[in-house]
Amino acid sequence: MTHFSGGFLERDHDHRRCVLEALDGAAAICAERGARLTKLRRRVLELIWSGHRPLGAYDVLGVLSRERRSAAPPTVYRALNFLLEHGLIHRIESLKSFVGCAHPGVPHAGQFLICRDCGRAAEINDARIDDAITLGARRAGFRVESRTIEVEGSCPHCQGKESDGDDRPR
Amino acid sequence: MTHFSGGFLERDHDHRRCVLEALDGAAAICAERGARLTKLRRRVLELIWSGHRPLGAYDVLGVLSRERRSAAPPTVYRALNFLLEHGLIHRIESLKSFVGCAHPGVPHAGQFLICRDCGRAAEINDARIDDAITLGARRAGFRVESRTIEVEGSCPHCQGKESDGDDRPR
DNA sequence: ACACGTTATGTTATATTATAACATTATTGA
DNA sequence: TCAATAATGTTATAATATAACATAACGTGT
Repeated sequence: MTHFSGGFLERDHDHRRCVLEALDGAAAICAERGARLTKLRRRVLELIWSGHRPLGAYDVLGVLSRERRSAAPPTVYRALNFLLEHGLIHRIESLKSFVGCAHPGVPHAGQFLICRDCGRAAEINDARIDDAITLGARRAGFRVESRTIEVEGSCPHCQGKESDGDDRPR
Repeated sequence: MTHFSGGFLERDHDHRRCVLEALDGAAAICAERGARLTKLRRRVLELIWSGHRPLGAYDVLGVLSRERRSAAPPTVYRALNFLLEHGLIHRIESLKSFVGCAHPGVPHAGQFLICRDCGRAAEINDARIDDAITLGARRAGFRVESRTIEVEGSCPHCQGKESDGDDRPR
């Protein structure tokens, strides 16, 4: 379990800890399942966790290709697919990018708050949202199998700064 | 207003009526706003409405290019962007595709139920879902600007058929 | 340690989705 | 009708993602 429960962390939180916990957690989950968290997959997971900001596959590739000259798109997509299958990362559809899972090992639909100013994403897990969706779907006679919930707006840190000039890395 | 309120329509509903109402509604909205629903845009909207199934840009292009030899990707994307800007269609992120808006003219976030068996999508508009999200976001100090809600599962028509062999067009 | 089957990675090519940039045509409104 | 604006045509390319097959690494039973 990570040391936070949901929502946006402070800008100055100890991020190394996030990364280490994510990597250790992933290792534990993979060990338990007999899945192989290879160096490559571990490194990709680490890159995804380099910030709380969703990263595109080609962003990952950009970094990776400086480290191993064999890196190519399939290298990255295969690692990402492995991580997705094991619930270690989520894909943010609306950004075509990937972010570390805050609650790996526990089956769940990710619910994401994505800041338009700073690009950071927070995973929340609000049972009331799931319930409302399940009920809404049931009203239409629909049986839910998976959910995509991605909310854009502005995070607590970016509100009040009245976004002149943003915070995003380029 | 369309003649249905949300959810999956019967397979044998009068679909021409859906299309005609969508086109007429779009014309009315554009007229009101001084926006130009050109023949091309109207045709693209009609194609999107050809089913209650989200259609990819290149699906639209495939049909369009048999009708006008000048059709190219920008032709389609420009029309789609116009239709999106005016709230006449929605983009389904998880499918990279586009579907007619069931409630054009009324600002709203689309909430979609997407059937994995038959590929049809239904737009619902459940205030409880919006409320749950707004509340969940507020708990994290997040100000919501837009929502992406896409639920996959099986629609009433496909349940009970125990999907051996599916229903999708290829 | 060895051989074997399996899984992961390397490598090349290509598919799919989307936009940039500039030319031409159509429409609007003075 | 002229000029300004908006829409479409056209060519090229960017960005995201997968197919297909070759090689290497790993894990297991002996």
